[in-house]
Amino acid sequence: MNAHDIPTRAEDLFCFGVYTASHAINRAYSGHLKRLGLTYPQYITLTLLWERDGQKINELAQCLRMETSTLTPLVKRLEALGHVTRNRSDKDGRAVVVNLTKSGRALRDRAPAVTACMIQQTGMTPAELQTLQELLFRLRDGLQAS
Amino acid sequence: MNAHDIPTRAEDLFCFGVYTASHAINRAYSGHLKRLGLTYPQYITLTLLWERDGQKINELAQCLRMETSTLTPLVKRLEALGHVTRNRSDKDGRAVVVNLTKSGRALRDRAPAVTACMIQQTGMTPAELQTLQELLFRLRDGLQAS
DNA sequence: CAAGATAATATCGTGCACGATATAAATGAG
DNA sequence: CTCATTTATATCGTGCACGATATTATCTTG
Repeated sequence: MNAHDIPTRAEDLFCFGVYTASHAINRAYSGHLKRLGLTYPQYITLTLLWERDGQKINELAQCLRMETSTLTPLVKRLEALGHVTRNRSDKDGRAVVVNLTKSGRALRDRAPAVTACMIQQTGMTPAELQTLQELLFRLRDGLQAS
Repeated sequence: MNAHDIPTRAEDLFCFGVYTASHAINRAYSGHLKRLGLTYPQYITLTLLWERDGQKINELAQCLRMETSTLTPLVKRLEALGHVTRNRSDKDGRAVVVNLTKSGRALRDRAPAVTACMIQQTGMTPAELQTLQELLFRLRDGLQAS
């Protein structure tokens, strides 16, 4: 990489786009999720469980690229809200398995409306969002690999 | 938007890509910034000041899509580190102007190496990163507008 | 089988991020 | 000019996020 290819302006750093976009997303989602009594990270965690119930803390954390020390208290709050249960695995006494409760499953029905509203607010086409997602995954996985 | 266009899998939600990528970016940057004694949000804030010194708390917060209640303590920590000064504006006694110190300006010289390393770690081309940035800005600005 | 190594979660301290509220300065309506 | 309103920071409480460390369970090597 040549020196003149290295961006110096904040606007040109890819981290700046992700950083500011994540704030905007968090704000937009929070508006919808307040009605459900959920925070944005809690909501994302629930989407993983809707897709596959009974995941371990470790599995959820890896999927979210998050430390378990962050997820443990978050899941405890979801438990306090009555949306999940936490139980030690029978097979491995170290692992904690997270399961949805009836209340946690019920929230799933309210998700599509939120998603549709968010997509509409972006003003972007599904194809563009798809491209964005692919680029983000490549960025993420590239950084993680090195 | 038709019902079948609404993604339900976590992997398909654009928020998921931004959320997980932001964790990966934060982790990758922190590795480089530890040497400089900076956190990732502190570093991003400094890049704005390197570009234009003497901005108000409000200006920085808007640029970062962040609340001033987040930025106030962050800038105070940068002040405690000796990288910036905080002074009430002469023209407007409510506003606080943030200026770089010699030490804060000196850090700028070490930024290009960090940026180059991060870009290289992504494994992506400058053109791809440019596309990603444009999509992120459109997403962000679309959400903010609505 | 026993002791050390590894692995999964939990705890703790610091910093980021937000909304609600407070404080103080500037603005505006009369 | 005065008082209400608006604006710019600051403060506070809650939750997210990380790294360092602790705890407990499993695995491994001898």
